[in-house]
Amino acid sequence: MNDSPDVNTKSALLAAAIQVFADKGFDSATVRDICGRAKANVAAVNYHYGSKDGLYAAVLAEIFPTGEERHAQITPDLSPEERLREFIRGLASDIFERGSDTIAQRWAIFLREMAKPSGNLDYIVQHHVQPRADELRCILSEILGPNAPDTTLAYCSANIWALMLDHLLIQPILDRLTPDRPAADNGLDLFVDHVFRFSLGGLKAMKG
Amino acid sequence: MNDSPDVNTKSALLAAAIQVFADKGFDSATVRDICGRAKANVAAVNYHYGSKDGLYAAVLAEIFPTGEERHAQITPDLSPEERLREFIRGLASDIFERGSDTIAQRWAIFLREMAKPSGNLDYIVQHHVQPRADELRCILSEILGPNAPDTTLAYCSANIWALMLDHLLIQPILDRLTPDRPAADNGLDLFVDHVFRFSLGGLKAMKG
DNA sequence: ATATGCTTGAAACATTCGTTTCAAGCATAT
DNA sequence: ATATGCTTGAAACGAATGTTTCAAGCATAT
Repeated sequence: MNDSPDVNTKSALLAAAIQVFADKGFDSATVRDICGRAKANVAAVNYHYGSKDGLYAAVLAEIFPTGEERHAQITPDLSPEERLREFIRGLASDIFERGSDTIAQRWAIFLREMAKPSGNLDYIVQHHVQPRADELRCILSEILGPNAPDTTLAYCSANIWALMLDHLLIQPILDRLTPDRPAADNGLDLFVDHVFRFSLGGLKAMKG
Repeated sequence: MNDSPDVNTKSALLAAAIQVFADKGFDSATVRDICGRAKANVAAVNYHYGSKDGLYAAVLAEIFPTGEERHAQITPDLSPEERLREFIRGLASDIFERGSDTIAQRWAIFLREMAKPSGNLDYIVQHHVQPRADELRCILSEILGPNAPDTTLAYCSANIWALMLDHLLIQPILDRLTPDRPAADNGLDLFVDHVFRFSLGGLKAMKG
């Protein structure tokens, strides 16, 4: 098994696929475009990944790795409010981090998958959303107290997700409504502070 | 000019296009599928609407009519809090109303357009989002008081939109996370109450 | 009744898609 | 050196796409 040429085209194919799928979406992405960027032959996709669907599955496996159980990051000795803040900060920096393109592309693909679910959404939810949702639910449960009904807990959990995700979703709308708004990725701390305060206010309103 | 057959196929084409575009998205929708549902010939699309893009533009013009200036519905003599509640209720019933399929399909197309903006997103935002956003901003300005910075106002406005829209966006995710959650369209009042309380709590937290 | 203009229908158009084929290339093992 | 197995490249495949063509149909106006 030769390493450099073989693995190179295969991984180049994967990297190009991440770009194109994030940019165009699955339907609009073409294998010829992907192979072109990877400087590979058109047949390479089917050879290395079986099909376009197989390549997409490989992309999802790459950007949503199975072992992504990072929800032990938050130190448990903090107050639930501070843990909520850490949760929000972690999610926000993950979404708006400009360091790696892969992260932005991950959320772009995630967004596309939400707007037009394919059979792979289950996989993404299971490995990418579920752990964080459980963690958030745990935090909210402590903040809201043991007497909070499940309905409230579910709604509030969805709400806080919404505050983060929508900022990703409605970005193109905000660009059209208020082009001069403060960029979320520049003043990330500002954004985190706001979401934290707003969320906490909302939660307390549900409590009392 | 004959009315019944001519206009019938043209409007049948439009109705079928709304269905297919909402269901499959623009790229995945095919003119043959649309014409099939409209019981029309394949050439009918290009004859009546010039092209597939022209048909899509006609669909947008149909479900996002220009004269949609409905933001005078809310009675101005209410308190800003009550107007916020009315705003949330109006938006919620608009999103989750089960009466007309067209409304649900409108939001489906809107969602697709947000996830993968085409050149028509400007049009939608201008005629569908802008008036409501202005109205919400006006309400929030009263609630937050005159001293609230524009940043806070913009953030809070986006937040409340988020609470509503995300419930539309993450529906397929919620189906996978908590399949037994209360359906928002059944207990719509419940949902409205929650969002209103949560929002008001968040707003007050931004004030103090 | 005849002619005109708009609409439809069947067929084919050219293009693009994902996929397949197969020979050539190349590294490694014998 | 020879053979084997994996990988690449060019070409073509069949299917599906949006679009066009053109003759036939049909209503209305003269």
